[in-house]
Amino acid sequence: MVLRVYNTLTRQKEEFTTLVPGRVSLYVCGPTVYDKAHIGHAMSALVFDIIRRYLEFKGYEVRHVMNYTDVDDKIILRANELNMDPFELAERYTREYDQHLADLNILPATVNPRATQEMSTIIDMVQRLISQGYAYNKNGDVYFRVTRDADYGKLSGRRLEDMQAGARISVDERKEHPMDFALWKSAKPGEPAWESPWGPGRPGWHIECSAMNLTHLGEQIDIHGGGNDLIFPHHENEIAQTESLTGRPFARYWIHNGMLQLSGEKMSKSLGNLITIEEFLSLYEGDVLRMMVLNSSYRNPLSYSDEILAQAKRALERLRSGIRPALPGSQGAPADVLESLTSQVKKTAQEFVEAMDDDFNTAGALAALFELVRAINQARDAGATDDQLADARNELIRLSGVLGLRLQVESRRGEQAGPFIELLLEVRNELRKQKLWALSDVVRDRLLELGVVIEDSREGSSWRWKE
RNA sequence: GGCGACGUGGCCAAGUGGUAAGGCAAGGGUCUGCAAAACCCUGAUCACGGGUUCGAAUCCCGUCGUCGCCUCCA
Repeated sequence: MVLRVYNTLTRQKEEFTTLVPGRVSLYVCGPTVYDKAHIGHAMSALVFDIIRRYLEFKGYEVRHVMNYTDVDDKIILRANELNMDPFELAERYTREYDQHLADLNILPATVNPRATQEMSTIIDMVQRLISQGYAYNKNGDVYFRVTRDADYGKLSGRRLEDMQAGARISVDERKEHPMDFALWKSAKPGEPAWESPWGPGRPGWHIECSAMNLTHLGEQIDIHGGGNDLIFPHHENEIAQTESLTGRPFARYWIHNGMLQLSGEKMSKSLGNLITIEEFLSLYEGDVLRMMVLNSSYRNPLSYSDEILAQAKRALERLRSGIRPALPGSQGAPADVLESLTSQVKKTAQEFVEAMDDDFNTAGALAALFELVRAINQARDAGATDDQLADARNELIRLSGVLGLRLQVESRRGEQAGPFIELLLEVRNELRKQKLWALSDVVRDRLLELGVVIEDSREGSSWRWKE
C-alpha cells in the first residue's frame, strides 16, 4: 500500500517517498514560549503526533524535530511586564509545554532545539546570505531581499505585486522592499543580545527554523509541518532563506493543519477566545481531545464546543467498550459468530490502513475501528469467552495505539481497590438473591459516585472504572 | 482588494464519476427486579442555480454563506 500525502506546495495529494529509503526527516514548528499554550497548539501537536506514529507504523524510522522559539519580541515584552528575566520566562513555559505534550500522550520529538542554542548557525547563515546578495545590513538590522528570490511566494501562492496592492504593509524606511523581512534585529539597551558581525542583536523569527533544520536534519528534509497560519509568511520565508543558500528544494512535503475554532473564530491569544491546555486537562483526559482531532480531517478547521466535546467523550467510551471482558458465565460463542469476528479483524486492519494511507484519513480509520468494536460486542453478547475475544481485542488495542489512543485506563486508579470492590459485589449478590433491591441499589449508586460502574446480567454482575 | 479552503441527516464526519461509511443525539425493540451497558431496527440525494456525461455529492461555470492568510500566531 502506498501512502499519499497532501502537499501544500503543489496543492495536491502525492505519493509519499523519502530522501533516504526507510527514513523520514520531520520538522514541526513549535510554539513561542511566552505564555500558556492553548488547545489549538495541542491540536497541531496531536496532528503531527498521529502522522509520526503512522509513519512509524508503516515501518519508517522517523527523525522528528520540534523547536521552541525562546527568544523574540513577545517574550521580551511579556518579561518586562512581569519584571522577569526573559530567559527564565521562556524556560518556564518550555517546561510547561513539555509536560503538556507528555500528558497528551504525544511522543517526545527526537530533538527539541531552541533558538538560543543555534546562534552560531544562524549568524553563519545570515552572513552567507549577505555575501551572496540575498540580504543586506541596515545599521545593525539585517533584512532578506525578497526581490532577489525569483520564486518567492510559491508556497502560499502569492506574488509580490498582489501583496502590495490593497494590503496594509507598514512603511519601514530601512527596508528596500516592503516585503523584505528581518533576519537579524539589533538590540535595544537591556534586551537580550548576541554578538554578531552587525552588532549585538537577536535573530528574526524565520531564520531560526532554517538554521535548526540545517543543523538537525540537513539541507533537504522530507516533511515540514505546522499550522496553516504559518504558511505565510513564516514558511514562505524559511523556503526563501534556505533555498537561496542551498540552491536545492528544501522540504519535499509541506503539511499544514487547520485551525481550531471557538465560537466560529480561530482560537488565538489576540481574540482572547481560548482554552488553555491546562484548563482542558484539568477537566478531561487528553484522549478526549485526541478523539476530537481524529474524528475530523486535519486540514480542515475544527470547531470546539461542548457538544463536540461530549461526542468525543462518548465515542472514546464506545471504543473502549470493545476491550471489556467476557460476560460472566460465558460458555463460548457459536462458530459462525466467531468466524465473522475473525473476518472483521482482517477487514478492519485493511480498511484502517487504506484510510490512513489516504492522507491520514483518521475519521475513516476510526470508522473501521468502530466496526470492529461492534463485532467484538456482538461476539461477547453471543457468549464468547475471553480467549475467543483476545485476538480481536488485541488488534483493536494495537490499531488504536497507532492513533495514539490508550484504551486500557483501569490502572490509573489504585489497583488495590479491586479486592474490596469484589467483596462488595459478593455481598450485593447476596442481597439481590434475597430480592433486597433497595439495599442493592444503594450499593450500586454509591459505588457509581466513587467511579465504579456495576452492570448486572443474568449470570452475575461485573464492574469497571467509570471513564 | 488579493490568495486559499470549506458548505453531506438534529450535531460531528467519511466518501471526489455509478444511485450516500462511522460516531454522537433521538425514537422503537431485545435483555433486566430496576438501572446501566451491549445488541437489533428506524432517518439525509449531499448550500443554491446552470452545464458536461448514459450516469455527479463527486467534473466545469455562476450565486450565496462560513473560515483562514495577506501584521505576531499551531
